[in-house]
Amino acid sequence: MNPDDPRAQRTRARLKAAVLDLAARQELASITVSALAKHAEVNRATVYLHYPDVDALVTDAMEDAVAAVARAAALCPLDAPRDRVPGPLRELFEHVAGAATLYARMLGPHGSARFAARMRERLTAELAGRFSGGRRPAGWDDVPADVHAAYLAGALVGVIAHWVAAGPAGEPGDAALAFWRLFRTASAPTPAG
Amino acid sequence: MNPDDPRAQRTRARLKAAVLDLAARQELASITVSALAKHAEVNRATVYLHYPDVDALVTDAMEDAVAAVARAAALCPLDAPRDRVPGPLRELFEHVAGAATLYARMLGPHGSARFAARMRERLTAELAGRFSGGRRPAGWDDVPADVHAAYLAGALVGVIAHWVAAGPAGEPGDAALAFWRLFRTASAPTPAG
DNA sequence: TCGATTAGTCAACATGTGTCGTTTAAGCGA
DNA sequence: TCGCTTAAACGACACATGTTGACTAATCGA
Repeated sequence: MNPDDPRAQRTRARLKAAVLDLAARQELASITVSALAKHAEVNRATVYLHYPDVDALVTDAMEDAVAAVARAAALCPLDAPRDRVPGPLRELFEHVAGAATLYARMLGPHGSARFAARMRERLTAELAGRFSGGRRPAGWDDVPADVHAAYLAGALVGVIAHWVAAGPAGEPGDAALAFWRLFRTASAPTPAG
Repeated sequence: MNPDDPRAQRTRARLKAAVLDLAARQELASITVSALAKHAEVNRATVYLHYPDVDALVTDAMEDAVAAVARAAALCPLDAPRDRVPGPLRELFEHVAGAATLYARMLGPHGSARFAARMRERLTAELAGRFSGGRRPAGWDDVPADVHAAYLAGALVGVIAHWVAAGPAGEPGDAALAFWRLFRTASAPTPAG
């Protein structure tokens, strides 16, 4: 299969549009390949020429969203003051709010492990790159950069999942601020013991 | 269905043992209800009397593990010094190392969204309880307790997923120490700008 | 422009899924 | 102990899955 063939590109575009359309209305697990093919006006066998299953398709369809989240993480000035949310982080939460239902479905209990793993993976890679290439805010040099990246990627996914699972309740700016404060808060020094 | 009926208890125990046995050897997605029923020496229709799908079954089978992780989080002294890993946290990573393959499968791209969500949910609830009931280390009072809990739950799941995906490479104690340092590190105060 | 290539269609297949009605037998209460 | 309740077995059903081989038609290269 040549992915550059215009016929293949058209088909993939139709499949992605169809699966996002269906995912906006129903649970992921209830999206059958048959219904998907019908909705995309594509033969059922053709779906398997491009994706092994619905999970892979929906994850690919969300790739733009994942890239947007990763880019926001890449653009955040890590040393911005604690009470001033960086623009990219705010935009990230606004983006999530704009597709809250979709994110809730993807990250919820009936969601896609593939999507969640992809999201964490992209974020981890992005942050690990920043941490090893550039430099981290002081105080973390004794922790491997990739573990630090995985920690933050998980934290961000965790907060997003928690936030969209509840509605999302509250303004995107508030959620972004809470996340930023957690990232930027100085723990109270503790006497060694 | 009476869950206390000894016949039902026996059947569920056999199903859980069977699914864990299969999950140790093959990818989750390739575990069919038919093969599972055969391996558990139970009729296929009987599976559906207890669980809607394999995902729900495997998540239930992992409930003890989830409880162990949540308990460890509940027992960690949050003010322990930065370079001294609390015992429960160290035991948590040792527990994960002991079932690394299983955790890797459950939290990986072909894993169970249900399990990951359950793990985060239990951890979030546990931590939120501590944060609202007791008190957090100073400096986080302006962040909602549940968001803080979701942040840490996600971070822990992220680090575990990253760690087991790679082998796990290194000693459990090292991973626990890295996580603890990330949780306990004081960010360098930044001049407001 | 024309021929070769190949994405997509279509029908068919073995297998798995989820559900149902019936039968068997284990467990429970009186 | 005996009879009622019900978990589990069993066979059957319509439907979804993943794959195959033959055919059609869009695309590409010369």
